[in-house]
Amino acid sequence: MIKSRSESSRIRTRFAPSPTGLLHMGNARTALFNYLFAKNQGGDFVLRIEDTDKERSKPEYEQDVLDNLRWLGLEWTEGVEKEGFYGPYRQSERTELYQKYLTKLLDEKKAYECFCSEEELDAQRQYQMSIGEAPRYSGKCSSLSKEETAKKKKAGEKSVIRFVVIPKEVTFEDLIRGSVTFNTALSGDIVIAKDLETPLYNFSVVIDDSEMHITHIIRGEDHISNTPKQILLQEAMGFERPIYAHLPLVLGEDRTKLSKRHGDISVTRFRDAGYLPEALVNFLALLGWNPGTEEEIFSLSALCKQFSFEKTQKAGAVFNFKRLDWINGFYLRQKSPSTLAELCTPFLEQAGLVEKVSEDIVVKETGEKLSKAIVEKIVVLYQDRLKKLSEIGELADFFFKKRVEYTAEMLSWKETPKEETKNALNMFEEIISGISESDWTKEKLENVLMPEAEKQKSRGVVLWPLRVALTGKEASAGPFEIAEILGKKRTLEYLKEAKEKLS
RNA sequence: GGCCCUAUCGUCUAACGGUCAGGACAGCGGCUUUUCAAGCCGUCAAUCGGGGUUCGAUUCCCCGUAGGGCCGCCA
Repeated sequence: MIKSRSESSRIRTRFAPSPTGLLHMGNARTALFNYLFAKNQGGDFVLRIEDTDKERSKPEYEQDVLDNLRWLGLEWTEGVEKEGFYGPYRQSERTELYQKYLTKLLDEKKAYECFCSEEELDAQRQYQMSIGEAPRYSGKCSSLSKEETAKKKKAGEKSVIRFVVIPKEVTFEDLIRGSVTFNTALSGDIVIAKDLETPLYNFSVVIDDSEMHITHIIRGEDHISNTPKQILLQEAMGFERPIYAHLPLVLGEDRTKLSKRHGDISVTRFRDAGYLPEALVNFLALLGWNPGTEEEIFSLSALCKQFSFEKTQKAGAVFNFKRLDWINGFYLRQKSPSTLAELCTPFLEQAGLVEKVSEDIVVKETGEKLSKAIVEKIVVLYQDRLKKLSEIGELADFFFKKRVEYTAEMLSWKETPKEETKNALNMFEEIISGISESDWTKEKLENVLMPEAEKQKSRGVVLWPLRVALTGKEASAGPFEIAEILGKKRTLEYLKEAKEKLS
């Protein structure tokens, strides 16, 4: 399961989320950078679920992390082996290990049991802050004798386990920030476990990073002040110190740490809105890293080849939705018709326009079965206009509806009088009627209709009402290609309907 | 309040002592065009302030200032 130290001189990174919410963009970026660095170095990328908080950890959140990591293409390369593949490591399954070290620290008097109440500690913190001191634990229970401790426990007094923080200067080298120094005297003895079965973050993380032979700890900048505490813990247990890299934070528009209050920023939400994994990866990579060239488009494998911490930013980066849209649109435009059709289908279903009946795509309103070719033609029409897949429904709904809704006013191009619009429609109807079903192509339609349109003051006089008649919209793809897909019968029906609206 | 981190166009960023401070997104304008896009072209827009060091600072140092992060029996 876990490789021994001798065979693991290679680079190992880890992503260690707590399953207390949906995987969000900030965490996804941390996972990505861990993955990129590991791959770049030919190393391993370990996934560890930090579910020591029994109340807040939920299996569905863990599932969300796993699903989205896979969806993004960030497959972890190691974990608990299960039926041929790797599940993630879970801290909840490693309690014995933590207990072993906890007992050891207690025995060596590097940790002690503390009976102070939360209220008591709260009041102390408040007071210290009010007089401008760093809030820290007084060390009150550190001097308790063995007998006193035993007595209190016997009396049923609640206790936690504190680690004796040695006051000193701790300096570590950060791959992104260089040398960082903290004075641990400013922090009191920290709580490392609620009890022998319930370790807390700062403690379990140190054990696991050592046990799993993690060589590089790549995490958000919000962990920078946890680092000296973890280093002290490493020293107390005789562990090797890993190399640190603290990533700049992903920020919201207001330049504060990206969180729920900036809206739903879960990966799942972006996935549901029709963003492509390659777009998200590309976008996230450029949030804090740059290639040093003017290239903007990177596949995951290209990122793996080029990634380095030298090109990593120190300052936080605002999550820019418009830029994400642009990148997503770019990737959408690269898709083949059949891939695009496959990608769009779930979104057409979601919009209530079609249904999948076994392998067939069926129009919900009419029950008509759609050929693969037709679906492809439809989505290709909107390929250039799509920023995200979820937009396809609204853009192309008229293909799947019996009747499109619009007002008579919409039919007229600019200031064109009603009569003129009606005449134009009449003229088109007449010409179109003469085209045979077998000739019904956008080229044919354009060839016969365009010359007539040219005779008008402006082509818009006829082309505009044609579009509105067919789509019910003021903005759409070209009317000839739409008419081709709609077919002769429906096209004529829609024209007739438009004329009725005008009279 | 204490500690730590950070600072180039609105946003993401390039320039590792010498550039007209470059690119991209967004914005704006144009071309194309029946519309909306896409595409192409153009345009607006930045080195937080003050001291040093240096022939020369966006770049190195110091001091301010501003922003952020952390100060949990969460992670």
